[in-house]
Amino acid sequence: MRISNLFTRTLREAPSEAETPSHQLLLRAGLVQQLAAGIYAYLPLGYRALRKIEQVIREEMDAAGGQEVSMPLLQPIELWEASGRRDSYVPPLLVVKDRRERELALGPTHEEVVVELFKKQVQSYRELPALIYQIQTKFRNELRSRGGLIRLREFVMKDAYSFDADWESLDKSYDAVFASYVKLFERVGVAAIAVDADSGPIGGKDSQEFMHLTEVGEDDVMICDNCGYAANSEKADHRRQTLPPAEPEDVEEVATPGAKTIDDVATFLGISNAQTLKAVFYAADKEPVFVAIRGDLEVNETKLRNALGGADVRMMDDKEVTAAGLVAGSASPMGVKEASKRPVRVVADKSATASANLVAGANKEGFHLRNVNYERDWQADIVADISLAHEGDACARCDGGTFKVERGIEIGHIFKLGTVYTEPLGATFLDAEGKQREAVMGCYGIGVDRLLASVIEANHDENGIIWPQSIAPFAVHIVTLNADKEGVGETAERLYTELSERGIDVLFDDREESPGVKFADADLLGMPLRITVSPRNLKQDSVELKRRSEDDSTLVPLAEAVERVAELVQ
RNA sequence: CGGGGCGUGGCCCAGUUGGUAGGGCACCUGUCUGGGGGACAGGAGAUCGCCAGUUCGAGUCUGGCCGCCCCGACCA
Repeated sequence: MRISNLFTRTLREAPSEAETPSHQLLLRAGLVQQLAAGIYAYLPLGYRALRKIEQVIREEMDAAGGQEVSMPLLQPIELWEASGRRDSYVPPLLVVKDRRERELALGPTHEEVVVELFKKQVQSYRELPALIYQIQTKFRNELRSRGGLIRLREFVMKDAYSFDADWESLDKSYDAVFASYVKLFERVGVAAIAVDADSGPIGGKDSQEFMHLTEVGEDDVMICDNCGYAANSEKADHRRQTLPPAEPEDVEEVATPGAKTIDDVATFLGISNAQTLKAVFYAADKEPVFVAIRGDLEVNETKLRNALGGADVRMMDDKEVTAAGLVAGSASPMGVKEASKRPVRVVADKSATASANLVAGANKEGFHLRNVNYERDWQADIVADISLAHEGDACARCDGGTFKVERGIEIGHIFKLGTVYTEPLGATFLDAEGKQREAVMGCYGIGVDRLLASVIEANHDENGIIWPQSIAPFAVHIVTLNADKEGVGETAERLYTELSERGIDVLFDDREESPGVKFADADLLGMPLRITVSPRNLKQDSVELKRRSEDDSTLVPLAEAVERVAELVQ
């Protein structure tokens, strides 16, 4: 490709909307162009890189036994009704109507559709396991797009689905995809770690995310400094500070005038936050839920949602609390069911049930209760781990480790779904005993645009992108200086032709620009190997080779140039 | 959706107490230059996000709307 023909222009300054390095470089190098929030067009160079990443993904998925298919973007809404996700999917589905007013969802994911394929194509355990995948556009009605390609409303996803006869077999399929992910992220030049994750609206049992750690990421990852356990902060299993065991003492009411917050109460009574019981009111699918957690901890809404069986969870505002007959700031799990005007469920964090003699609200303004104890004084409908992990918390998976927090971009996410889709959608096979059984499913996603952004986050310097060889839009960038002098232009043309004929992707800067402009663009565009053809070099019958990733360049004799370049880029 | 910020040639920005829009980069033509965004000369390109309103007069003031970015709740 000749730069003089390239349908792209580079920018000296990044557009003001771009803040993260990858976003700025994507725009400055002319890889993409924004059309609307979270919606981008790929320009020639960006699209080449994207396709190369896809190719690496294909190779690794194929190596793991995957078979590529292509499923429709338009999905009959009935499928979503059948799986029960039509209204519960977050973010809400983008739905279009055809001319007969029939509703079709723009696919945000393909569990429903792939199960339909399975139902027709597979009938026997002999045909299992099966791993199929596709790479194609997804649509999500995201609440907010972000960071250039990091979160999009229309994006390219590699989504894979496995079907197995039983859970043991699923574990193997899952591990195979896991291993292929490790390899492919390495091949495209992105360091990734696997972390325990919540399965979210996809559902299922085990789930892990692949995170590329970078400060521009949007997830908090907890990493234990001792045992290496890593988890998304919404999932992280932390050890709570334990209070010294104590014999329950008698409940005693104390006046706490003006004390509204946990800090107020603890300070007023001269105790630590950990000796108090915090009450938080949530609406779960519009039903009131009283959440009890120890005062030094915070509620993790993801864990809470899971404890409540996937309900839509949000905090109640003061008006709603009052309307329900509850007292914000002095709420107590003792007698809350009686005090409330509506039936209220009580959810307790393990911290609240394991600690003795806590200070809780008295369900009336200005008063609290001392020595409140679980079981004796109050009971919960659900007891679970619903507390949020923080930096510095003790790791629950080992002794003595503490969490540090890193930001990460979620570039992949894998799930052991089990039968959460095959059951409602009736995807069964016949086992060796001739019995109908539901297939055990796994699903595996990679955000391809997001991976491209991560590649750039991980491989750039102040001058521009430094493409890994594996996915560079072009392997070689030829720069001519003084193309009209001493055979420079002719030599460069010849190199361009010969390298291209060898199947090497060559970007040829044949413009009449000054050396500074050409070198700056070569650095910005970031192809792995630069060849400089100039009168100075030709005087020595040589051309200059420079790797983008290194500072030094070398002169190689013209006669050997093609051969040397071919060696370097293979 | 809540909070914050910003919309002026393709990109980055300036525009005073309201008086009819300017610079840099990029672009076109020419000359020179030629190893890190070079110089000179001459050009083209804007209904100042949109719609109302105030005013003799609005980029500037008022109201409404739209768009984009950032933080948060969600996700590949």
